[in-house]
Amino acid sequence: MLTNRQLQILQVIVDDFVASAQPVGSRQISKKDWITFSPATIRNEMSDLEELGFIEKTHTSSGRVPSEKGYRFYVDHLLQPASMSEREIGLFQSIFQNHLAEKEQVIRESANILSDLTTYTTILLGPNVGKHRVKRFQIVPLTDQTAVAIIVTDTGHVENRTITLPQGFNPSDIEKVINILNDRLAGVSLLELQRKLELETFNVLRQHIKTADSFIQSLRTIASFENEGKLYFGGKTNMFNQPEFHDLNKVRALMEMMERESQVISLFHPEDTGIHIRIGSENNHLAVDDLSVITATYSIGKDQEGSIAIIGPTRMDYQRAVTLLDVMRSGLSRTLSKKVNDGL
Amino acid sequence: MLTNRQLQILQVIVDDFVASAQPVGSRQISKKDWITFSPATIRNEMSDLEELGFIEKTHTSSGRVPSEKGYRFYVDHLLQPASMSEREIGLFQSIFQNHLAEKEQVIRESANILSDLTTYTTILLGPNVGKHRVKRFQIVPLTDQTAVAIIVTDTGHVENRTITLPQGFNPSDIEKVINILNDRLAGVSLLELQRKLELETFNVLRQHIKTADSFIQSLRTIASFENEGKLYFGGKTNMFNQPEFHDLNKVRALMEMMERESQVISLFHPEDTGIHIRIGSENNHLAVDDLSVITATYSIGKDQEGSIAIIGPTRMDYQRAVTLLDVMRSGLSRTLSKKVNDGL
DNA sequence: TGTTAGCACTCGTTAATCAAGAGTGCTAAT
DNA sequence: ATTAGCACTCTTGATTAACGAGTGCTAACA
Repeated sequence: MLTNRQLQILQVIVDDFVASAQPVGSRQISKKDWITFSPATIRNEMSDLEELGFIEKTHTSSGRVPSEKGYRFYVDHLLQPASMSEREIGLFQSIFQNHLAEKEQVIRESANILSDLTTYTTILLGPNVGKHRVKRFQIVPLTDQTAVAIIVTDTGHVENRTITLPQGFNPSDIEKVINILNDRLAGVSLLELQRKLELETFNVLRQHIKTADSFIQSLRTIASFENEGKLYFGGKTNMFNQPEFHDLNKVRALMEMMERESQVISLFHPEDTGIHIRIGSENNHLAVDDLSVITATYSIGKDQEGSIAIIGPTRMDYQRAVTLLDVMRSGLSRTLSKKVNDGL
Repeated sequence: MLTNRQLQILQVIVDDFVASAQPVGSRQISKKDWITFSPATIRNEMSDLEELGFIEKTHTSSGRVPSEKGYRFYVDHLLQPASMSEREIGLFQSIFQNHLAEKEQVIRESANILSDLTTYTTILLGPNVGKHRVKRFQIVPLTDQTAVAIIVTDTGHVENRTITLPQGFNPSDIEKVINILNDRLAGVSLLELQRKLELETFNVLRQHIKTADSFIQSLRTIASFENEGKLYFGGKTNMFNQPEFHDLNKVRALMEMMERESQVISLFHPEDTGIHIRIGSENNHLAVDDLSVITATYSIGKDQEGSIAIIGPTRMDYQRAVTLLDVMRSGLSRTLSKKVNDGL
């Protein structure tokens, strides 16, 4: 167990290093006026802290820098909630007060504000559409051979796909198909849709429509949409401000990672609904090896869920980031849920 | 007017500098076996070319580098079409041969392949939806107070928006509205839609529906969608490979520019349908001050149009880029138009 | 026994110096 | 008109030296 004095020193090291990005030396620590012991004592303690793995030197005679273990300890034991400034509260309100009509707009704006306030990069994962339920099928013919198939969900989400119609498919056939689909599939979640189509609905279609088979293939395509929610980025270029990203290769690795949707999604951990901090290699992801990712989930209504992530250097202001993320999370949940209840 | 010898020298300077990113010296030029005169002669000619503004020195005793004027002259007078390798042709075919069903997928894939082949960044601007014509209106009620309004165009494009319904709006009202809208607006282009609604349709609605006014406001929102086509990027991080982008600030400026949709769109020049090259400051855009942008338009069917841009350093392989862009442009036009004619 | 002052030592950073190499411009010879 | 020769310029990379920040250790101190 760490002594009280060691805790104090570790805290100063993390705080100072977070603020300055410079290794922290014993003299610098001793200057804090609530630190009552001398640099020499601090050096001894730091030596111990280093042995315990909480801090490291960048070279033999440098000041100390928190290790991953040090950050981990810090966020687990030393982190206290921060307060927000007037200005910050105002900015949050600006998105959570009514006037933004569209849900998507609120989410987009949230990502921007959160990245502005933290100076880190933020990613919002929109609600997964898998749980949405089919409200209505619609097929709108375009030409003799083509039509647009549309699925509207109970949440107001719309999926659409252009499909080809079989030779000789006439309006009454379309009518029939629409009726069958709406009869059979209303209320089915998008996740179940594919299975339900294959196991039940296609058979019914075959019974009623001569040319069902070639049509079924088209329908398959519309049931196979992206399952994951949409990604919204804020402050993609914020990382350029961080001194640790003055290295071209790091910037590059990060940018490339952000271009790959699947990799970005793997940063989220939706199993866990609380606020979750992954430090450096805890992310199991080379490109974010010296980055920390803080995630949280927000909810819309009772069964839609999305996630928020703040990505910053491991030398990140965890206190501030966690506070802002938490406010954003609850604000978003409240605002978007309200929109749903108001029926928007 | 430039002498033949000067033309030869300018060509070598551009070609060599494009290939190596190093200033080109007189000795290096004289080594080309089709160059028959000595380094000293070349030095004299270079001195003249410099005076004329086609090339510049990076410092007093360095080799020469093409100036913007030099590049301009090069692309205007010295550029010849290049041939493509087997591999390149194959890659193009892989996207233009059938199997990619969705137009959007073809476009997305095109951006990627073009950026892979050029090693530059490419941007595809999807067709502007303004010319699409309304095929069908649809309103799907979600709750008592909300519904999804959907517009399907003759091209299969779908716009949708969640709207609020007035108190006491019943299914027969919705039916009536749908009929009125479809009667009045079928065939109207999306560009005209807003005006048409305001000037004619709203009045008709008011005559038939008691609570039309509060409903009209909702309809306004759906008619006000993005007018510009969607942007698809390829190889956003390719610029990291270019030696001129080893400078953090340049990378940063470029990345930030690409995050701003309006700035990206301003790089296109859709007035002109040919292939268009803007070199460095010709772009009138600080962030791309030492970049060149090559644009072209492709067409889908008879009145949809989109644009393609290749963005690279001014020291860019114009010959190759122009060739690839041209092939891509015609291939895309052909492929997407075919999809339209096939009714897809 | 825990704390602290003092000091030698290490290492990174910066600036200064130097040599090598590439390229030019000019002059004089062809 | 062309070219060989040469002095001069400027960049690049390596080497060196001075400086400063910080440590670890020892010995003195409370």
